[in-house]
Amino acid sequence: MNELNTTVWTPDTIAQDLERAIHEHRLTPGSKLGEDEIGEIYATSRTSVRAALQALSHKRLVELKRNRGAFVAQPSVKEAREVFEARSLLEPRTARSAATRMSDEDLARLQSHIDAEHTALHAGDNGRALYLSGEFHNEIARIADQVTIAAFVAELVSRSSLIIALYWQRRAAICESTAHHMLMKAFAEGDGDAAEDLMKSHLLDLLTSLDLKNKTSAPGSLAEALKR
Amino acid sequence: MNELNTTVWTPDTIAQDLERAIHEHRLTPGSKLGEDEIGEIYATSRTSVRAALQALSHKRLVELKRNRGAFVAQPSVKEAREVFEARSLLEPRTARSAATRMSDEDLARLQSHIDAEHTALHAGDNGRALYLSGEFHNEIARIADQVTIAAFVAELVSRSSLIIALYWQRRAAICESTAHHMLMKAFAEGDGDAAEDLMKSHLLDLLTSLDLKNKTSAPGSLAEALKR
DNA sequence: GACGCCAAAATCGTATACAATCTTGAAGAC
DNA sequence: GTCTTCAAGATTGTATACGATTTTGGCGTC
Repeated sequence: MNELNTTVWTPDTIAQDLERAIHEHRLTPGSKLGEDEIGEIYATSRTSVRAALQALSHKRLVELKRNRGAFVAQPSVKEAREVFEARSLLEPRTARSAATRMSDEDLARLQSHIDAEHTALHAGDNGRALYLSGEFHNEIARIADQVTIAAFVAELVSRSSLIIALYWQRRAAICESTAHHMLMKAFAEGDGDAAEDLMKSHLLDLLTSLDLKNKTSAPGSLAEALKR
Repeated sequence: MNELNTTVWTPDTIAQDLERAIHEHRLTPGSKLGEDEIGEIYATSRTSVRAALQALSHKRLVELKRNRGAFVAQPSVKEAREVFEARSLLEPRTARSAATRMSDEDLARLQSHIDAEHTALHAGDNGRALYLSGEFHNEIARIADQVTIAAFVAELVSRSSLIIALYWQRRAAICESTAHHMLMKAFAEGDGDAAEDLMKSHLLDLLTSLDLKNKTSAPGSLAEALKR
């Protein structure tokens, strides 16, 4: 139940709302997503809820177990490595391309993402900061004008959020690292080489900052997570 | 209605069957996929059919137009370029990785794909040959043991099949080019450098062999396409 | 004859109903 | 006391029903 103005809940908007909740860690890996329960929350039928859950399962954010229901996905260690492997193939080259096509408006929009992330972080809203940090990456793929790659990156970013929920060790600083600022500098200068290198090492940093041994998690209440 | 042994049609198997039909060009871009019509063909309810169509739309093989129905996707020229751009980021590096991990069984399985493709081609079954040619690419990603990347590649390969249906100019030789054979040699020798280079140029060849100006297509009958 | 309008038919979107499967918990045997 | 069994409850899978939107075809007007 985001959005103050009463949203009309269709399968698509329900999926978006759930995805946001997962991305912001209001829904944690392993949480059961009962169809009746969600249907009641959004005041809609199981039909629409099922469509939304199916969409999320295709993005690997939700795992559907036959006859047992839907659960927020719990990426394995192997999957975690694979996600960052895929990102390291896609994002650096895309960042290079973005750097050479970047307009002033694009730069401004990226900067506003960083600012909003900074604000959220200081307001103690780690979930939202993490979401905005992901949007920074998505925006770059969009600026590169690669719709197809952008869709893949968006999926990988969302899955990364699950991975962070499970394996992150330093609780405090999310992507507040200077990486995004340094990328901004490269973008402002239209320096494709630098952008590619910075993105590459940024992703490597992210991966190495994970503790791929210990899992942490604790599923809470659904209604609680989706309430605003 | 593939599979001689009577398959039990669930949303998943229906989606697989439709995907195969699209991949083999029995269903051409733009074909209308009416829910009632498909439901009748598979002797199931619209509920299951809708789930299958949704799955395919998430893979961009089917386009869902609200209140108007499902159609086999018709990738634009821009989308065609994007698909091969994405493939060129993912597959060469994956081929390199596969080359270094390749076992004898893997090699044999790849060879059997090539053989089957050759057979299909000489039997005049271009659709099946194209499908098997795609499976060659998918198999490489699987051998690299990259499930996540393999899923992306599989999607891109399927979409490539649509692109080929729309923009291919030389009707005869599909992927019968020597590219796959040369890749096999690199794999057999465990030569990662060669595998990466060969894959890169193979994908470039594919892209440049497209005629990204003229579209060709002609939707036929549904029941015809799915009959076997 | 061409265009526009309106009603009927067809098709999709959503809700509900029923069937199949799984989970839960209590009763009984050892 | 622990384990097994089985039945009741809960949850998902599929089918059907109904409402909303679009398409189609005919009629009338210009």
